Amino acid sequence: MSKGKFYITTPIYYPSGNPHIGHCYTTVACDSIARYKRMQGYDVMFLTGTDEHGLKIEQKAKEKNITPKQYVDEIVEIFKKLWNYMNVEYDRYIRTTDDYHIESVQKIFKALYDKGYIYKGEYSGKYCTPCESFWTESQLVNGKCPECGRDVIEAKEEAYFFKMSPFADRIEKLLTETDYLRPKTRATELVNNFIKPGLEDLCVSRTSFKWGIPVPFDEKHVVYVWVDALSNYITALGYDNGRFDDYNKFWPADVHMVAKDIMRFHAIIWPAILMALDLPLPEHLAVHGWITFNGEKMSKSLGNVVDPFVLGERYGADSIRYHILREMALGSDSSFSNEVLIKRINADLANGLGNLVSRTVAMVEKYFGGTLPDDRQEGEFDSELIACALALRNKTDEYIDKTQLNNALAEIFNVVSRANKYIDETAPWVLGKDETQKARLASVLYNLLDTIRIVSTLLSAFMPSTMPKIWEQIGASKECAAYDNAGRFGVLDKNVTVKKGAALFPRIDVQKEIDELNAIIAENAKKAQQALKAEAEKPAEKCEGVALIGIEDFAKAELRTAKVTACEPVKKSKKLLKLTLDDGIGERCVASGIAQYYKPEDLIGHTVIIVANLKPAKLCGIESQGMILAADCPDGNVKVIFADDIPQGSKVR
RNA sequence: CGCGGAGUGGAGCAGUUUGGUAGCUCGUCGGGCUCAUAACCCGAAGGUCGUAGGUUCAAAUCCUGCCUCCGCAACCA
Repeated sequence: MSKGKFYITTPIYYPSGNPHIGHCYTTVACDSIARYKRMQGYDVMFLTGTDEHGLKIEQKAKEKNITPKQYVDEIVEIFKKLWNYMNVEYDRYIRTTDDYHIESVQKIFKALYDKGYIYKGEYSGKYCTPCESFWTESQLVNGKCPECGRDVIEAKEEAYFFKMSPFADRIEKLLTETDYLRPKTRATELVNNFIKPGLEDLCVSRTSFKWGIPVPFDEKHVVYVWVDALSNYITALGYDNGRFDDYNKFWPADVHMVAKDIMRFHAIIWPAILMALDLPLPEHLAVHGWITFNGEKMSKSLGNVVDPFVLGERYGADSIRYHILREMALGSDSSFSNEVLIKRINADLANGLGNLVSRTVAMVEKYFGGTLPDDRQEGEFDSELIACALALRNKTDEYIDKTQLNNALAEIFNVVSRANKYIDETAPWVLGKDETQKARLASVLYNLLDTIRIVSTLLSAFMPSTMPKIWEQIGASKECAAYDNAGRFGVLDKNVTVKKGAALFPRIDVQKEIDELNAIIAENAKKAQQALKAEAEKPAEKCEGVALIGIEDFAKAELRTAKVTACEPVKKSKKLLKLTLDDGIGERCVASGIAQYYKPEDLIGHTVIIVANLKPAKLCGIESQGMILAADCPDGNVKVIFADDIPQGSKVR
């Protein structure tokens, strides 16, 4: 009976906050594919989980005064609750804090070390002492720590590195010559950005935080995210641990599905680790875009994060699943808005499918008292409808195998439309008035019921809770609604009995719902603003306690006023403005990351305060000699401090 | 010149590989129908396919230049 195995994974999510609709996107898609494959008779393993280590979790827990484990335990519960709510049927849930995973990761790390792919080196970067964190140049905000806003220093720490370069050629081939990456259009981008310039060795351990898996032969270090998180795909199958025993059965994975932001890790780093371990590579990496909200990126600070629980409560989990899956095209972003969501539910689910079931069942009851008679008479239009329904399963199969769920759904709903049209063509209400046409009428209604059977069977992978309701209404037994029967016509009993039920997808009042949802969003945005404000006030207190400086430290900074004589945007950058300043002594150039807040003409002629003795730095090819003072406002705005009535060159202290 | 992608009726998208009738969903307007959740079906209007040139009997499609937007490099599903 089994057609073989099928292994599909979501990423393991980082539980630094509650799950939102974006998490649903990946998970629901994987769930639908997993369900479809199970229905087809594959032995399916569907894995999801959470990536629970790292600095950020450690810090969040500290803020709440609980242990990191307590912190993630709470959030993991919410994730699981959401998957349950969305009818996500995963086979296994991995937490990187699980014992068996930790055991495996330590063995993997050791194995890579023994093979010579991991070596001890030095990691250097910008370090914020109070936060005990390293930051990359790009993470810095105005050259300062993005967490607390304090200065960072050039620092080094001992770290283990993973050699990437031996795998560059194989990875390039994997990306450009195989069907691994979907969509493939991104392969060029990856190759040009990362492989051609030379793959840099990857830092795979940290000493700057403790919340992680200890490096087995060097307890000072914890394993950094790459080896820890990515290897979940094999440790969850029991690779190098005794907890599970199906690695040989399921590996390599058939599909890893990820959002575009973590594509690089799965397209380059993960294959490299597998190559180093001499393991087979996964078949496909399906990359999807983000859900944007009204065209904007969803963001907690904007308060436009869509809470899946709220939507599910209003419209039902299946409707949300449908909308997400129908909109999702591999690779590109899909815009989410309340309006599009509601219109889609109305058009496809209420008007299309729901109404088709409703009118068909109603007619069987009205004209035959709920049970179809024996006599049949074929007629015009039948063959076209039947051909259409019969062709559907193969089309859907193909799209599922290409991980193009949106197209699969489009095909299915074409058949729904075709069936609605068939009702118009055959006009059963006319047949119903003519006693001599009873046999014809029975054929028409039967064809409709059996078409609905095929459609709902295939849809049951996507909308698992509603389809059984349809089967109940059209009198389809569980056996009738099996996948094998979706490729046949005439499966329902000849004398099938239907049973009208409640509307499957009640039609939604568009205006009313949008108004209500907008009210919720506005409320959230307000809360987000307040939270942001509170957040902005916090570090100020912290600084008092932690990092008092003496007057002599302050005196090291030479602040002076300077007049902006010229200003222009920096071509290659979105953020930078190049200012030419007269500081009373001479002219200097300063680059400042305020392009999003100020236009050049807003600054020319004004006097600003500069840190005059700041070490010059090169930004986007410009030598910046100093920096200008600006305030980060709680509302996220940035305001330059003007000192227009002070003569240029004045010292500030 | 850091790398890549995209510009197609009002909105969102397909079509470009392999040149040959511009297509889909939603919206708008008109008609039909009355089985159905004011749902369904049919029809119409609406496009110089970003722009300027080139190749060709023929260009949304191939080539070149330019304009605009977006992404990556460089946080977050």
